[in-house]
Amino acid sequence: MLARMPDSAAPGLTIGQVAERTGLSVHALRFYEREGILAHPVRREAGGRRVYAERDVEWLSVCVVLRASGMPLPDIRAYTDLVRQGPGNEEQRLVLMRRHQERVQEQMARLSESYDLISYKVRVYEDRVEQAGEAHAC
Amino acid sequence: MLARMPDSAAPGLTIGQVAERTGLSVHALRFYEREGILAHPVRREAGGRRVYAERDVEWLSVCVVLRASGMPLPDIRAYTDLVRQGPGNEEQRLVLMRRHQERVQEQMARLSESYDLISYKVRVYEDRVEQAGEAHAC
DNA sequence: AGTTGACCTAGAGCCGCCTCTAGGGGCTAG
DNA sequence: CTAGCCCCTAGAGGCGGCTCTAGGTCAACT
Repeated sequence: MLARMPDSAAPGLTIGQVAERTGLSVHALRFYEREGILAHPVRREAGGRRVYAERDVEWLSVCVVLRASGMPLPDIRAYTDLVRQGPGNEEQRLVLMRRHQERVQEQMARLSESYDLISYKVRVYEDRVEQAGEAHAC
Repeated sequence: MLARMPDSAAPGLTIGQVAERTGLSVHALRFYEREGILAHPVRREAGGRRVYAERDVEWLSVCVVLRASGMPLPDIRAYTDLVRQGPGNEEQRLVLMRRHQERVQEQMARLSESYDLISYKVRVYEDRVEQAGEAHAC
């Protein structure tokens, strides 16, 4: 049991383990790889199975956060490309990240405006429901 | 010019005008109507053209906010149905709105966590870019 | 020897939400 | 009269982002 667990030094994770740790599905992981969303090529076991390293999990976790905040896959891919190219393009990475940061800010602003309206509606309905209850009581 | 403008009392808006005011496309407006996202049926001019009232614009503006905060169309439709049925189902509307309110809260929380990471990344790259600049200067 | 289970590839399919097309009507200005 | 514009319906198409299928490999338990 606990098969294919190279047991020390460089752990070497299966796609299933990575899925569990990142919250992405196995399918999504393969899909992301095809889309070029991996800073380093995945090693392969004899037999063709993917062998992930800890840093892949870290990278993918960053990607999950970027996705969760609405960064489109093409942008994540562009960022990944920059990272894969190594040091020297920090300005470009900065541009990408700043742009995303602004979008997230806007998103948060819009969301909180929406939240205000929704809260208002909730209050209105709470009042109405309460008054209906009192009417019954009389 | 300024054709088909019944000029007083009940304005009567064309689909194009509603599109402009709500920010929705003409296509989207027809689509929403088919989907039952209109509290009151739209009147039709002789010739079959839709004639919207001010309250439709108001309702659609609410829907735009709900959409912007991620409420799925089926939920908006359910809410619309409740509103169309008239008073008496405020508890149900409240349930719907509260559920959405919670989702929006979660969304905001996740977004602000993401924002922290993104801001961190931005800071890191700012530093690196700055240091690279200094290195050049030396 | 057979069964299980995690993995593989290539590609099709799906969901949500529009967006666009085809084909047509009708008003108004020039 | 015709050009331009906005409108109509029904239904196809597109996009983003996965998700699933078919058909197969391989290693491990029973």
